[in-house]
Amino acid sequence: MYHDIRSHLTHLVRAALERVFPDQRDSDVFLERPKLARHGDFSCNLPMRLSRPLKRAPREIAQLLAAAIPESPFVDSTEIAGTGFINFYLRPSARLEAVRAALTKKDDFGRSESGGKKKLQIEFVSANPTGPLHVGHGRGAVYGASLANLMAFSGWDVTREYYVNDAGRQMDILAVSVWLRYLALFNGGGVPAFPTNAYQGDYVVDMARRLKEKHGSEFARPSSDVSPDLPSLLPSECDGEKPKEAREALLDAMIARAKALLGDAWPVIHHHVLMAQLAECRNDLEEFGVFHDIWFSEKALHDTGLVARCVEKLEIGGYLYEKDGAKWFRSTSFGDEKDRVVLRDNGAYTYFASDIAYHLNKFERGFDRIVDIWGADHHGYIPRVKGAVAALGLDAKKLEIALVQFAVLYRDGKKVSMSTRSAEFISLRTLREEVGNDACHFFYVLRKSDQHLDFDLDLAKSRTNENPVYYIQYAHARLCSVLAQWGGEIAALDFADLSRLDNPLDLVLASRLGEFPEVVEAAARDLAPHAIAFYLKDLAADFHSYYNAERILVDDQALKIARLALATAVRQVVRNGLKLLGVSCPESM
RNA sequence: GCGCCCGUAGCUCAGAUGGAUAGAGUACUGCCCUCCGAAGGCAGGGGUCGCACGUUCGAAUCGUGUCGGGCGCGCCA
Repeated sequence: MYHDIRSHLTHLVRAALERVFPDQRDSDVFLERPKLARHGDFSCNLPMRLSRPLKRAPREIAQLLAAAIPESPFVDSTEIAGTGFINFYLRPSARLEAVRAALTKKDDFGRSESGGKKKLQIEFVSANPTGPLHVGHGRGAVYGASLANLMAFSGWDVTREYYVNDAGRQMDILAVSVWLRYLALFNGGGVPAFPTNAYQGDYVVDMARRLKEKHGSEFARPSSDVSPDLPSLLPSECDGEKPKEAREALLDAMIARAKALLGDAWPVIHHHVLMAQLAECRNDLEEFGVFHDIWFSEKALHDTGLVARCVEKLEIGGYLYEKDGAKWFRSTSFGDEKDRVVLRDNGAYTYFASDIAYHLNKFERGFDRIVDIWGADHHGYIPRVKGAVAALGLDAKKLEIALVQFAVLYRDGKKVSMSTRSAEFISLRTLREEVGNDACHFFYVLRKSDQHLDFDLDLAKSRTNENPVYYIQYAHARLCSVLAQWGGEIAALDFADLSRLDNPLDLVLASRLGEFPEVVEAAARDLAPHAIAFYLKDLAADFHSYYNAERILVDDQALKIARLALATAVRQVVRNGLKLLGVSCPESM
């Protein structure tokens, strides 16, 4: 396989280096794959790097090194080129190794043990369960899911986790929103005003209906009791002073009023709403092909007292101080721009406090590596979380934060605004139904995660368009079609004489297959599943090109079997790659 | 104002540890189905890698500055 050949060549160069320039034996020897075919299969720039310390011309060094490189059964020839590269040309048999490997390893071709079965946790999506997942969450979901597949394929023992923010004010706002919609379902006594900053979507009304179906009028209260002494919630009344703060205060007053009026019934509504949203969310993700092993409750962190213990631990460590009646974490000691409150003056822990506890819990569960996938708008949060982790005496290097930039929707060439609280947003479900899961996955993963994503709805929605996912799936369908027409047993291809694959296009395709393990390895190293998508595009292009230039089902039996073996190997790699991305491989389309 | 991310072809984007003539897709132009699937292939035009300095044998890549865009700077979650 190519990976092995690379280390083999590295070894050869190193041997030559020791022989010719023993003083430089500690230099890094790096072999890269040239972008241009005429520069060989592998290229080494060591001569140029040695030019300075040796005070000799690169080409001269290259001559000496190249002459000292031992013979190899894999190398056809070497050459000195450009300003001092040593280029290696492999024998066809070496390039065809990948075809054999793909045929024998099948689903495991590309799999590696570089993760060493160490425990890796990937936390992703973790959206507040306060409404349908939208297009922005979709990107995090696909990134997390494909990254998890990629890391598992690279030998990590992966746990996929969703952190449920079930303890905060947002859930209260949703609960009160549902309750108000619920009240509106009862005709008597008029309807209380519905705050503009409560959750507006139709799903809130749906939950209210289900609440009524299940509990009847149990939670009904006279409208006159709900908001008589609260100032009007119409925004026009608030203009003039500070509308936003005033409206938020009114919402809080509304929540307090609801809790007072409902008493023990409030937690029932709260729980009903949470469960409904969580089920909705899980269902939504599973239909999308995105799964989590663990749904971790923020509330549980409070209930088990871990948040309190965590704050205590920081206090004992001397990382906290009191100011204005609140307890502050000295995050500036860890590079943050300001200190952060963990315990408010009203006695409530901040979200930050439970997040610290959550990370402590992650470490206590014994993960060797933890990857948090966050929306890029949370980047300012990194120093304080890493700081808290360090303050707790944990190894902050085990924690990595992968930021996912926003997806911006475009329709008719114009931006579509997105806000969870506004009724006007595109849900992930809507997008999936219109675009299809496959195109959706592929579109999301076709960009580097830390790059802004322009999601063109019109483009993604049109099914017969130039969407690249079809390009790759089409290659797969073509391969299936050819193999079906042949009709033989795939196992028979194990005896194919691959040396018959001797024209340049055969070898280009074989070389491409050989890259796959390296691409997987690099993608895992960089936490970059998009690299798989780009590779698959290249592979599909090579195949389509091959298909147009060469016939697979030829009369020459031995050649036909060899080409079918190549085709099967290509199909295998397409499958392995698309599987990592969560995209299906239709046999016809 | 401070911090993080980004600026590569008309458009959308790839380009680890600095390497050879900077690549795809799309759009545009012209070709290729009596032939395994034309959702395909082949060929062509299209670039000062935002700009300026610097580091060096060599810079899209590293450093400084600058211009432009996105995001973040709560005792919210």
